[in-house]
Amino acid sequence: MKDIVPKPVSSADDIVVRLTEAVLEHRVLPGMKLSEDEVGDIFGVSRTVVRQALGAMAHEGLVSIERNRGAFVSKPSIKEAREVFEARALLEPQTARAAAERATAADVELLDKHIEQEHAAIAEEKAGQALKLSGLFHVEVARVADQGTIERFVEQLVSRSSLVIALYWRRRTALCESHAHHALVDAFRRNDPKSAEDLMKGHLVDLVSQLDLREAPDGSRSLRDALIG
Amino acid sequence: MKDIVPKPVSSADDIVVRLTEAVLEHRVLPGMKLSEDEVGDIFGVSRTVVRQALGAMAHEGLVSIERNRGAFVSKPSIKEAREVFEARALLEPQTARAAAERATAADVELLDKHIEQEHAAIAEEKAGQALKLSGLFHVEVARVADQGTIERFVEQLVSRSSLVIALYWRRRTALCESHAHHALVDAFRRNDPKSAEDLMKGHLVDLVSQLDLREAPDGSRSLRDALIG
DNA sequence: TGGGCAAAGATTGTATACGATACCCGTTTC
DNA sequence: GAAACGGGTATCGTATACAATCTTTGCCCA
Repeated sequence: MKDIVPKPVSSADDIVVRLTEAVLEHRVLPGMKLSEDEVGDIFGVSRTVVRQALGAMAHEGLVSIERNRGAFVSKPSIKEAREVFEARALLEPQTARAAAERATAADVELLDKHIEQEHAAIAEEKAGQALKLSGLFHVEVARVADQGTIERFVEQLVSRSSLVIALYWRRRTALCESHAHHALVDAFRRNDPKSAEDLMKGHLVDLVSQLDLREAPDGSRSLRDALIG
Repeated sequence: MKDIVPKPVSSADDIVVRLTEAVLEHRVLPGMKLSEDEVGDIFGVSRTVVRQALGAMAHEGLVSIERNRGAFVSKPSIKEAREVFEARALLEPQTARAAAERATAADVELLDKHIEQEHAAIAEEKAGQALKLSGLFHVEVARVADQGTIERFVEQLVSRSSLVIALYWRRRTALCESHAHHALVDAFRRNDPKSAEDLMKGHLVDLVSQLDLREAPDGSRSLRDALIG
């Protein structure tokens, strides 16, 4: 098991990871065009591999590919935004329950460190990174629950949630205070499944309540999109 | 086996659909190699588009791509098999409930027709097609619930369930009797959410109970796989 | 006789080339 | 003057070519 490193150039997965990070940190925003040539130049690879990466991200719902027009960072509609959080509401509370049942001391310690990082990011005013870490916390919960399939679903939903937040977040100032995450980890520490489930359910409700998913007065939004887009 | 169909063009999505159908109908079985050249010859396209298709199916979990070795139809482990049905247990009952709340007469009629097709396939001894339709029914339920995001998840889970069934089904003779589906549609017809949720939950439990997900005596299975594979 | 090694063959990974389509913008016409 | 038309440019879709890696098979040696 050698060849640990000297990857001369980035591979498709590498590009997916780096582009996804950029989206999660709101460094690239919904609607932005991802030109194949441009991305290829940036990462030093040919369009072939860029296409693979963009195709993969399209399957994750992070980018939309329009035939003969190119790839764009997805702009979830209000309906899609609701669907994302409804799916999360189905998956995550039960997953948190399972995580609370299985969580070991090592798991809890890792989650504690994760929350620490979140705090650090907030303290450093790195809003983007804080947001990314905040989402990743939910993925970590699924990992603790030892549910790989659900973990990938949550990963996808969290990523798309980041897009939703970019589009529909109410107040830019208030960051997702990680108090809820702390309470969840405490439930894990006590191996308290019921609390974990309830806490996660409430946390998700809180998240949605901070979004503005009211239907725009029909045409207002679509007109604006058309003019801006 | 040369170009059966002189299809002038065939896009990646087309290949995905046709390959996925083949998997769902158990015409291609887990572990089968999907050579890029071979698939390309069959569908009359170059490897470029075949690669896109295989990549997409890899994201769905239907094929596994091993670097420099190629693409194979996935062979879900027992753990993965359990995870798939645990995910379904989280998503589908609530989705059936939502479907029962929203189902219109047109929806019910469509589902009735779908079940009719299932019966026809069974009557014609087309086991593969029956299995495919049986899985598709669950996707239709998500569609009725008007939950696009969950629908895609269910689609993925149903596809992977087909792989699981191919590997771990107990008795080859007994097909998933669509009685359960009929009862579900009846609940939809009555707009009875509670029943729909319970019926779906029970249906999924029944499905799992017909699988043999007992851990093989560690090595027995892997050895057999090695010998057969 | 069995195991290790090496060269040949096959298959995948990536890059590049060419054709097709959409967009931009200047011109024309009503 | 505004809208419609058409050519030029840029970008995407697909095919092909070449390089890298793995697998196989035959040979050699212990």
